[in-house]
Amino acid sequence: MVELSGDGSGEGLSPYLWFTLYELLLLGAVSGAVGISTTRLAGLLGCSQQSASRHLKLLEEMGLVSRRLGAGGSLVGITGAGLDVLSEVYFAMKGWIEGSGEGTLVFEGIVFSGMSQGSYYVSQPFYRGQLREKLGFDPFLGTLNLRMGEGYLEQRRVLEGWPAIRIEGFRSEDRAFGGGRCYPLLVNDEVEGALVVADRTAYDLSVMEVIAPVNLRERLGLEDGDTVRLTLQMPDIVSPEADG
Amino acid sequence: MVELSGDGSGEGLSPYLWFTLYELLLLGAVSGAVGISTTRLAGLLGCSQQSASRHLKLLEEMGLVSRRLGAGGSLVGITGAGLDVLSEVYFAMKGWIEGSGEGTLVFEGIVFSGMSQGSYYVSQPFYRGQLREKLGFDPFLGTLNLRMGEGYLEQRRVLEGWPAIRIEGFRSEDRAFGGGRCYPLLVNDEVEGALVVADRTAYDLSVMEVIAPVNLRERLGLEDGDTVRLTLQMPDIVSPEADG
DNA sequence: ATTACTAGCTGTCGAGTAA
DNA sequence: TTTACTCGACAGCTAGTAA
Repeated sequence: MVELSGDGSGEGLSPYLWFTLYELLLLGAVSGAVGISTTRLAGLLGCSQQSASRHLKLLEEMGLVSRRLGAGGSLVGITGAGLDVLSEVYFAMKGWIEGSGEGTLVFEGIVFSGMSQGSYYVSQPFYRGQLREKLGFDPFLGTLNLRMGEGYLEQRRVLEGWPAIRIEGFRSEDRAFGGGRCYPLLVNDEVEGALVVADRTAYDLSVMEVIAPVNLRERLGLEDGDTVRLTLQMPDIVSPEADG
Repeated sequence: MVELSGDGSGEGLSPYLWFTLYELLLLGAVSGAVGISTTRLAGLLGCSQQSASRHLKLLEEMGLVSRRLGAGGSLVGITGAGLDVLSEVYFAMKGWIEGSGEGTLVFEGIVFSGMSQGSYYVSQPFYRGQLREKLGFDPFLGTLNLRMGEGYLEQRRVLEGWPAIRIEGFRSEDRAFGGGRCYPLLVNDEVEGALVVADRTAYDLSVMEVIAPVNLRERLGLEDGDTVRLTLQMPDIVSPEADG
């Protein structure tokens, strides 16, 4: 069984059926129904006509495809539920495949309006000085808040294993400011910035905060709800033994 | 069998095994080997420990994963060949899933330097005037050439079914200039432009030419080899019968 | 030409168990 | 604790064939 995490919409869908659904996707059965005979589908799947027929029947019963049988073939379209089943696999793979270059991680998140405390912290001179010195840019006074998808936690765990740029905390007259760490990155493959992770953060793990030398919302024309891609490259660790 | 088109690198890989490989991907077995016991893997796959063990063994024999057996679990890593098998499915789905909003198509292509004849054609006053009038912008005198991936032909076929903006040909003193059609689009979700398809093109189908009101290479900081995303939205067809 | 049923075969699964 | 073997059970496959 293909265990689809969470809602169980695809509960009990066998791998065989998933691949038949996948083949229908490649035939373009999402942009409206596509005319396909069981014989041709069987050819594409590398199985018998009978199996293709059975698969379609089962997928229809599960509500993952809709069919209109007619002479000379049937019209097959993937339903919303069917697309969900395929999307789930696609998006789960996304971060890993896109970032599969050596030592690269790719995250995608949705822009949202945070509590706007980012600017308060970034503008603290002690933080700001450290950021400028250690990141090589003077941060724009505000952070871009991203809400991350579900399947990113394993990736996040990999990131935790990477060397980070340490930002020290400090104590003002009134209160204590905690430390944190930064990971330099590229926003939408275009603008340099850094992921900021406070040691003690107000947000949960499903949120990422990004700083950059520019106002990212303006520079990239971002609105709440837009998707943003973060590309992180693991820094080369120059071991002391290694010969240059 | 999961029929993987082309090179046959994953020839004969059964759907069951593909999903086991997929589960390993989600565990992060691409960023170095991951420690996992067959019991835990079985839990994630929803199958027995024996099956998980058998799957790993088979995947290893096929060269799709590498293992280092040890006490208290084994270290499993996906090989390059294994990642290819997963990537193939991922990239095949990409265009369809990303563009699965009603009437949306998404293409991704690689920037390359064309024969630079685009500017010659676009600068022809008769073409240029039509483009300005029908597209609503004055095109930059040059085209962005994209080399498309393998699995995009079905999508391209869907696009052929969409209404296009017709560009008429003409005849100068010296020679004849053929007609073509345009499809408005968004480049990298950011800059408006249009796909230009000549009725008789010098390139094969695996190439797309994009025009825009600005120099796309400059505006988006593109170099040869960069990936560019084209988002096309099917125009609403206002049928004469329909009531507004 | 289609789709899909029945019958029999094959391959996959998982409990038991060994190492 | 691991991994992985044997083997009975059965899900999924294909050939033949009907509609």
